[in-house]
Amino acid sequence: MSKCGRKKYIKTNLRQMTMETIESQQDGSVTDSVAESESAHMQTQTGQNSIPTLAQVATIAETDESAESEGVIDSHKRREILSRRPSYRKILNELSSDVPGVPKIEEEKSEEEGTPPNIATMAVPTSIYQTSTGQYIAIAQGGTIQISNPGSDGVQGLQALTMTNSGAPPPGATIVQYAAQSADGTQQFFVPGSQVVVQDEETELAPSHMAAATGDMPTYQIRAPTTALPQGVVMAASPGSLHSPQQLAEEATRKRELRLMKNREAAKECRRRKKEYVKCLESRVAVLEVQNKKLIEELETLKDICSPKTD
DNA sequence: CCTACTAGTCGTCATTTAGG
DNA sequence: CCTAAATGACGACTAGTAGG
Repeated sequence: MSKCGRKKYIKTNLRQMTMETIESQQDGSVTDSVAESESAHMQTQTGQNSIPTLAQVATIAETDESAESEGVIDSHKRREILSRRPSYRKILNELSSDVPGVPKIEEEKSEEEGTPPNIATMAVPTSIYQTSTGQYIAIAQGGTIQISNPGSDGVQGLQALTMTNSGAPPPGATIVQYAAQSADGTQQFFVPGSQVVVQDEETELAPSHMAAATGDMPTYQIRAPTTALPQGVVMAASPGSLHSPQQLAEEATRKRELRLMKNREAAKECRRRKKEYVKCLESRVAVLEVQNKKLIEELETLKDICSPKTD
């Protein structure tokens, strides 16, 4: 197994181990499982002496009982071994419903559900950008893009635009065509009026430390569109209007680009949730450790009180 | 300075899950 | 049942670090 593969394998174990720990905690065996979780976590983080999961233990016992047999298992077999758990969000939310004090991973739709569609009150934008022409672009959660003209005071009077990938647009909504990446590697949004909103390369391509220095805020410009449409964007091309194999190929490419972009974003979001989940588990371990320590001390105190002195 | 190693991040593919 | 979203797994890449 490659180094990389081994690392990922260990990471996968972490989740299974923590879940087993939680399940055993919920059975009532708090003391040992917390300690095991702690040690398992520490060992996992250092990347040494990783503890196999129950399923893996069974498989290892079947194949060859040595620890080195872990390296023999190929990736395909591992996929069969590793049974899928429910999503992090689901696990955490179930946890939080059982245990007070465990924060829930918030659903992305929480704000949208609160406000009916086509309502006068605007969604709270998560990011506001000012273009070189003085226009304001607000990107709200849920993919809504809002553009205000200069002169309109601040975010007031923003025109809500609906991105084409965020479900069926409400009646009368303005459609914004957007592309994941143009040929020069920038993000582009096509807005009415033959203009293109382009994410700056400086922020797009800047290393993470530079992005952090600028507050992690990407900048956008409104430009006139380049001569040709960027790769992966077909403006208002319905499937029925495609004739030539080349058009079909372009359509397939566009769909693929879109799918990859969505999956890319989904992967980012998933990793973010996973981090949150792990943090939550770690804080829970800390709390339970303190609790456990207190209980042990209390037990010792009670023992001292109850047991008569023999001398 | 170079090299090897580790840890972290990202994009992609394959698969599972959830919802219509 | 179908499709989009979620997620596990993997490889590639980079940054930091220790040792020679």
